[in-house]
Amino acid sequence: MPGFLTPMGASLAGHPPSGPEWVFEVKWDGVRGLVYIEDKQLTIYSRTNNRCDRQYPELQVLPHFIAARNAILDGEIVALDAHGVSKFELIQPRIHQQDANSIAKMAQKSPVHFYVFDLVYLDGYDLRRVELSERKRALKAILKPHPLLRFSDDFAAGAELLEAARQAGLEGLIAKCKSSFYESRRSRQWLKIKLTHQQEFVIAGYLPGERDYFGSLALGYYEGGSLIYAGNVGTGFNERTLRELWHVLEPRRISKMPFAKADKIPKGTVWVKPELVAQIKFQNWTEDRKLRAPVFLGLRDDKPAIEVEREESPGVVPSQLLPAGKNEIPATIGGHPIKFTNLDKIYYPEDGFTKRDLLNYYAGVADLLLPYLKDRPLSLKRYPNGIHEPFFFQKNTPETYPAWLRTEVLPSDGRPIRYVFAQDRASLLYLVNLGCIDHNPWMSRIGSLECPDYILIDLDPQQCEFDKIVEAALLVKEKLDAIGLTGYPKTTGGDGMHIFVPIEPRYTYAQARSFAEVISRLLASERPDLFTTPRAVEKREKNRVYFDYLQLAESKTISSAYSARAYDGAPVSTPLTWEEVRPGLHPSQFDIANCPERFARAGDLFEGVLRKPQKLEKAFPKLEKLVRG
DNA sequence: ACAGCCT
DNA sequence: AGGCTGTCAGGCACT
DNA sequence: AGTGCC
Repeated sequence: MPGFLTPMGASLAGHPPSGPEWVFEVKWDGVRGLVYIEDKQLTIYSRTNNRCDRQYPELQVLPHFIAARNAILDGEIVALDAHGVSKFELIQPRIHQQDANSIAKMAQKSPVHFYVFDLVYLDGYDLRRVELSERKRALKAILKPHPLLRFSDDFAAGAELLEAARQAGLEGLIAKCKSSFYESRRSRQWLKIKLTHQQEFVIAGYLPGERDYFGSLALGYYEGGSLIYAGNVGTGFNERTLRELWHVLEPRRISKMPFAKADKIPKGTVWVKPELVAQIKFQNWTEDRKLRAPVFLGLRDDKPAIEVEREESPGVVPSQLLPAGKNEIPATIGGHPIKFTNLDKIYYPEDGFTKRDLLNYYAGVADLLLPYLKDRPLSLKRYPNGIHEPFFFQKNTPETYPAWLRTEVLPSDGRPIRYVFAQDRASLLYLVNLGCIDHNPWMSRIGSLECPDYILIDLDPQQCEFDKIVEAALLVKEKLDAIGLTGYPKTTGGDGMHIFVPIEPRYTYAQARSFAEVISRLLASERPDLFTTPRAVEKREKNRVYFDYLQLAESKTISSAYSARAYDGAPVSTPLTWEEVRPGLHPSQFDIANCPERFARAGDLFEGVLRKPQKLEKAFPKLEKLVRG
């Protein structure tokens, strides 16, 4: 029986997929649970492998209603409201409850249910490489009736189930590919389609009501410096939160309305200084840009009010530059005419993403990506027929390309090369339309082409798990910390990770490279079990991390941050916080479908790469000292 | 996407 | 005229 | 000089 197991995850999708290979389930709003049964003994692990069966003693009966000696079941632990709808708010107080008395009382008064949807292991058989439809069949066969144990039914009609879920006030759907294997990662074989959304809003006032304290809160968000009214939230409070909110609202009373316009705001609203931020769950936005069915979840003190804006979640509120329908769309971007062609061509056959999807991705992230391409010569890597068909490199720009593209002629070993640049949105989208899936800029900019503006630390796995890359990256961070430098980590979108150490463009490529080389040799000598350095692939030891410092040279390139990659799953090279660099991180968690939402939330985590160049004069002696021991 | 060569 | 084909990088460590 | 790798 496999030991620790990471549960399979679903990727976000905007609408249910169609086709006979998909089945649909209700998305239960509770906590994920992997139920292990060994000789009638039950243990439950959470998504992050924390044991949590102590929280739910009422589930101890489950082994008696599952006809198996040894099994691992996957499902969701839920608390149901009066209508039988699972509500996260109802189970939340139980998740971290430590007090045995409270646990027992809640187990008695409002028992949780286990909605089981998958069977990973059964009596000697590892079912992870068995297709989903077979696993479900086996699961159904071993379940015996019990009120707390429920099979999560599957349905064939996605659109209909989604509508029914909407009517019932459910959170959303999960779509699963019938033939999918059970993988311990987020996959596009499983998709989640959400009906409810969450974001922060500024509290700008309250409306007195029948009950004590207040009836509802007036919510807003900033747009271009103005506070825009988003509707009122009147539910989600209890006696305590009403009272506590009242005490923080009262001292903030003001007489002047903080909203820019008075449109459709209820009369009698009492204004408060727009300083408090509330987390709100809601079903969707109405046509006139108000919240439908908002629910108050809590106050947030980690976000300044002025930063609260309306979040457009891609796929859910599709803001599509190139809508579906026509295979070819003439457009004007930034005053330049571009004919977008072959939009329905499949670029990612395993995932169904088309050239249109890729263009829409880049249109959405252009503002984030462009600073990392600006003023840098590009090596075009063109995939005219998608990721599984041949690609070719192109450095020289044909004379026939539009004159508004910036180009520069640079000397080269052979004849001079006229490099192209992506200086703006139009240039970027023009290049994507040529079949450039990833974008590969130089590490130096016009004006100082011989001096890189960051040291690239490139960690590549030699047939090892991503957790080793994570371990290696954290060791790199340790060394950087020790010599007083800041590094910025990102996934490559492939198997490895990049760490960028921004520097002033005063050091030659050779100097920057030797800096990376010294770090690599230092780490390799300290952890020969983790790193391998030989250039020749066949000499690199397996199950190691290859620290590649050779890619740091003039005219060499790597895929930029925010670049999509030409691999199955349509992954994106994604900047990370160091807190995210920990076991369980996997590059497949970030793809062209879910990244725009992440970027809207996380902002530009690579900002410091351009904004905070560092000097090496002090760091180099420190590094030499470390090497000498 | 385009040029140049082929039929 | 129309269709097919070739082209669209390059440096460097290592052998 | 040839080749594999990025």
